[in-house]
Amino acid sequence: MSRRDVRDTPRPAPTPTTEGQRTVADTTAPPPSVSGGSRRPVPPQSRYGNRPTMKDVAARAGVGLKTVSRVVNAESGVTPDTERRVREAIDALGFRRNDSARVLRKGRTASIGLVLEDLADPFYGPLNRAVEEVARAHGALLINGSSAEDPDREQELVLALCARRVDGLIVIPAGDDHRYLEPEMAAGVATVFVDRPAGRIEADVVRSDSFGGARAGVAHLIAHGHRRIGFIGDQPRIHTATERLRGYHAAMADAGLPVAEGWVALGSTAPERVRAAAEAMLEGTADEAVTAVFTGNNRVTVTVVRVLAGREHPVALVGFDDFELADLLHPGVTVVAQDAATLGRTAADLLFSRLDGAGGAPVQVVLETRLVPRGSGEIPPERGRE
Amino acid sequence: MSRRDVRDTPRPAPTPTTEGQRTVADTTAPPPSVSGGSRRPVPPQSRYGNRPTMKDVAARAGVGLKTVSRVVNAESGVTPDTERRVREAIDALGFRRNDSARVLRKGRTASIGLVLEDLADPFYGPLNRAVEEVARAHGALLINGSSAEDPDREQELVLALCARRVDGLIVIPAGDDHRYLEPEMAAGVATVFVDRPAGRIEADVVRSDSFGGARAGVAHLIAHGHRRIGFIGDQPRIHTATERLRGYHAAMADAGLPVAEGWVALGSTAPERVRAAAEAMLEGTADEAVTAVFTGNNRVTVTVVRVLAGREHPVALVGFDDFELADLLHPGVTVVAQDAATLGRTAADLLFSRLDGAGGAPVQVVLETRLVPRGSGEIPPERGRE
DNA sequence: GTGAAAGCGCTAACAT
DNA sequence: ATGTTAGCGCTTTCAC
Repeated sequence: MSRRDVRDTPRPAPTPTTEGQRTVADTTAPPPSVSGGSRRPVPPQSRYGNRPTMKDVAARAGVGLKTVSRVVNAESGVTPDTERRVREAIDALGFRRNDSARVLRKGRTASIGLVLEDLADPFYGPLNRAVEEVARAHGALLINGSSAEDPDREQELVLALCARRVDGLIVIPAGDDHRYLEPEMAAGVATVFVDRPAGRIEADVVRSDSFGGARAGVAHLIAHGHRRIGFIGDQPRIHTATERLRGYHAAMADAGLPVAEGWVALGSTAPERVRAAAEAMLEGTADEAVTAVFTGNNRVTVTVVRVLAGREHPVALVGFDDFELADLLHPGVTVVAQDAATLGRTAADLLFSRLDGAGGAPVQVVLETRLVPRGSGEIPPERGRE
Repeated sequence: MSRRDVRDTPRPAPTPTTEGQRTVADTTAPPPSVSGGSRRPVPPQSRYGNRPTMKDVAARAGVGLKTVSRVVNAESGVTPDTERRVREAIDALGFRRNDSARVLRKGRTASIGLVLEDLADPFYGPLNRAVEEVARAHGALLINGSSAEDPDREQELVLALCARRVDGLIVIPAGDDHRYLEPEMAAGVATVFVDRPAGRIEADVVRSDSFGGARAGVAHLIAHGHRRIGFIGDQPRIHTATERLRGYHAAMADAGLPVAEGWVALGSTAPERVRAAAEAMLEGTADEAVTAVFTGNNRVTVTVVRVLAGREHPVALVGFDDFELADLLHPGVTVVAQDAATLGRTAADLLFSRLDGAGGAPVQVVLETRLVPRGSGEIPPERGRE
């Protein structure tokens, strides 16, 4: 009954409901007979579930190993007739080239690694996708991982990718010290950092203009009459968080506005923390409470939207990062949009240009942001509380 | 000036704005001296940017190759003292084990492939993440790719993953014929299909109860007084689309309600098509126009929300799939929620149980959906148009 | 046009 | 406790 094993642990399915359990005719179709024409008495049960190798194909086709290699790699110098015989053997045996061996020999893996913060974060979806498109265009596979914003985990992942000898690496850094990458980069692993600069090493970076974007967003609120504006952002060890805070301060200073102590909250983007921070700066005496909030990223923005939805008095809001459906909320959420797909595409293009031999000093590409007014950022301060 | 190459193509950065171009002190730090104590006159410029190998480490530490291997793999049987010397050599040389070679030898790559439809689709984010978590727990890396809902591209990707000898495969099928996977599966590539069953082969499947979920969602609309309900879903070759349509028909039949011709629209989820379909079924004479819509997935739902937002008369809506901020819209969007993270986790658990040797016939796990009322699904039909 | 031999960097199996 | 040998499946080199 059972396929490869005799252990009578039935364990048909993990925890959840098991429906049909459709008792199958029989999956035990005999493996695509590696036996065939190969005269060897069956090798000592090789790994890979004993798949046929080029040697097997060669034996079956009655040609040399190298000829098979030529056919598989579409190299020239093979008679149509020989090629046909080889192809027949390949099909009959169900041969598929083992790229692991190829990689070992060639030294390039045709794969790149992408380390981001959270695969589930919608902000990274388009970035991930854009990187994949470029990789695909270059015939490379994409190995993916999340750092969960944990520097140790980032390092662990990056080094695992290096051990796999990925050709290149795109990293959204969680940590602020990337010297551990120096030997790898010196050994030829092209590396491009995205969204935030690398820490303590010189490396290519592609990022958005966090400072300028935040400054423009806060200026937008000021232009709409606000004088007391709060800032809620991510943890200060994250570069973009402090850059955006700098932008906030610059805009306030530009307008000659003071910044009260309770108006700035940097920290975890956990909903509870953000909620508490927002509520704190919205309360207080009339000349202490903010009339507008600038949020440092999409997760924070969404939480603040929820907080504001529960309040009587309208509060203006501009958020860094765009997000789906921002336009359908009431009011629509005004944002400083950055283009995640372009971020990813640019980084990947840069990476492959390095892999193709482009030299030169590390480069920093900064993408402009775009202010998208949708309503929430154009709410004036409440009468009597300006 | 330039690092590895003399080609004077400056090509510092791709298209976008290049800010700082911070002219770097000098990245040309001499590579971490692969030279060192190794007496060999420098090997013939090996690949991998001539990284040190175990052999180099062994030479430097004055021990045998196998001893280095033992240290690197934390095997027993090495004197603390020898170990120290080996570790010193490793650090000095910046050695990192080449997993490509390891893989070739061991036969297992400790990596799995995940093929989904679109890395950028927020629905797959949590699924992707859940799979990654499980992979990580098993010490495996995740190779990712999008099929773009194109069967050929799916096959191309899957076979590329097989050539890399991933240990296992999680596939959200785009095509409806997976016989091309038979030789791979017979050769030992564990494969679990998610979201939709495999076509024309027997294989493990983890999916949500599309039929039951849709039936419950439509019944919910009927319970709120609707008799003319539209269905807008994905292309009929996608299994979930037809299953959900089946659920729609079942609910209507359960209530003894007829289904008019213009009420069902299956096809691309491109916004224009969905918009047109929605508008068509909302127009028409009073006893032809629908008073409620059931949407077959999150992309369709979002588009229909946009359509409805522009209309005077309220129309009830229930959508398959939950999405972020559905609760913050006006009205909140009632959905049939499926748990993407559990889908991914279950599939990955199943995959690794297969890899750990769990035999038995292919299994089908079906996860229950959950109706989440939020307002849009509880709108009664307009007076006089029931 | 074709093939034999060497070897990529590692681990398994067997010495010592 | 440590080292030596063979070979994973492929590509490279060079000979025929």
